[in-house]
Amino acid sequence: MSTISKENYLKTLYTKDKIENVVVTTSQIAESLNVSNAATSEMAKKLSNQGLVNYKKYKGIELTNRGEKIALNVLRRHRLWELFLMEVLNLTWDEVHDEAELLEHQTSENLIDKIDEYLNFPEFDPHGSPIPNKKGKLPLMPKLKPLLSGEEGATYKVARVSDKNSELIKYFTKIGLTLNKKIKIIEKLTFDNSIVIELNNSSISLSEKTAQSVFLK
Amino acid sequence: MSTISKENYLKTLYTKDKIENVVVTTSQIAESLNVSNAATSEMAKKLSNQGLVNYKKYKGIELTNRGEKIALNVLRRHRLWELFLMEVLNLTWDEVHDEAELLEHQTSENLIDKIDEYLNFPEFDPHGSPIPNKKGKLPLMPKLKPLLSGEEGATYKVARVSDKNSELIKYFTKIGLTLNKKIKIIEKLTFDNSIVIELNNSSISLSEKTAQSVFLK
DNA sequence: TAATTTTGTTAGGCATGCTTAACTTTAATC
DNA sequence: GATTAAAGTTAAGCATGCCTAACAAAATTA
Ligand SMILES: [Mn+2]
Ligand SMILES: [Mn+2]
Ligand SMILES: [Mn+2]
Ligand SMILES: [Mn+2]
Repeated sequence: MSTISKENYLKTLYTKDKIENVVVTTSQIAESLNVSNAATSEMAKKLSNQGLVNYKKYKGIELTNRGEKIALNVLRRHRLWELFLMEVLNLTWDEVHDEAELLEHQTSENLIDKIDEYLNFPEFDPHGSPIPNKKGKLPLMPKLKPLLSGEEGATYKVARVSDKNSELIKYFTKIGLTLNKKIKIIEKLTFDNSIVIELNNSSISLSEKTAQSVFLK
Repeated sequence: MSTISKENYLKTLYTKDKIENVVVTTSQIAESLNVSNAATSEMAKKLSNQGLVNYKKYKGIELTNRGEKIALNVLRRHRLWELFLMEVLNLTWDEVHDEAELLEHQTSENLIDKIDEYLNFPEFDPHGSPIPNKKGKLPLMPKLKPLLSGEEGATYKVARVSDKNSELIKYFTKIGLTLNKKIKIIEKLTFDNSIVIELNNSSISLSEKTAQSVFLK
């Protein structure tokens, strides 16, 4: 059986495993989900017994095809909800993630398909993340450039921001850093890896931590 | 803490306690929720410790003011979701209850207020049940007549149907028995308490069990 | 009123998902 | 390569919410 907890583990695993392309350790998952390493080790065993992950003690976890399918399905529900809540119900950019984090586990296939249809089968959520379609396929998307690896003097468009921290999203909204906004990289400071960008004709400095959440095209 | 399970108990308690005006026993709740009597007795103790119900062993349970407030809030979320899913997302009359049964527990005050606003602060859900407003107040509503207590020869309007059984709702849809539909009571059969009604110019017989789910004005 | 049936409660157990503390394996450092 | 530090796992225990079986109270019937 897939439970709320299992869905959250699988989804987290997917974003590490398939997006960041790293071998995922139990403690990385633990940190993402704010649970103990012990909880994650236990869950790794359970998911492994159900054939949803491959897990070798001390050697990391990776999704099986079956596990990936579930993860993509949870992501689909999450991202469609986010977009729906913003577009239809006027929730704000920083509010939708936390709501979707719950709704994603209580949404039937029938319901999510209706939402998908209502939104006319969108390909990206409000933070720029791709939405898997009904079959679990992701839209084609150009490889994005992390803000921190952008070049001084160059101009880019904001293509995706991490949605994990609502305070951060609120801050982005406040300074006008939203999706598709043009930004120019003024200066990269090597001593603290912070970065100065031009945005709406004014310059603003972002810490390394903050800048990590922004991706460009 | 209010959990999903507790919300379901309180909501069930409310509909028995305040709607049917009976002293509610643990086994009635157990039956409604499809759990054992034992589970309900335990839960009664927990809810009592939290001041959400008054519970005397062997003497039944009733909601306190605090418990009633929570129950009304769950009902509000449930009924607004039902209406929203029908009106906006084109789910059918028989689908919305089961979806709402889950969504009602994962919906922030902020989100439900947006839904309320989107629907323009409706007073009744798709099955004719009243929707508590943000303050927990129910709309004024005329006292409804159970179909089984209607008079032979008289004509009524369907004002509410129970939404608990989706198969039943599907059947109602099929025979054209929907909200606000006019029906005439042709005959009440005393040997099995079934009832024959006229609906869309044809007559149809409803068993006692089925007729219990229909209320008139 | 006493016996019996029905209703409701308690006891003991189990599954899930978490915790902290103790332990083991792996990686880093000398 | 041995020692130490870091990362990861296991053990023991707790909370929630459910179950069945045994028991107790209340209602029914004789
Ligand atoms: Mn999100
Ligand atoms: Mn979630
Ligand atoms: Mn309902
Ligand atoms: Mn529910």
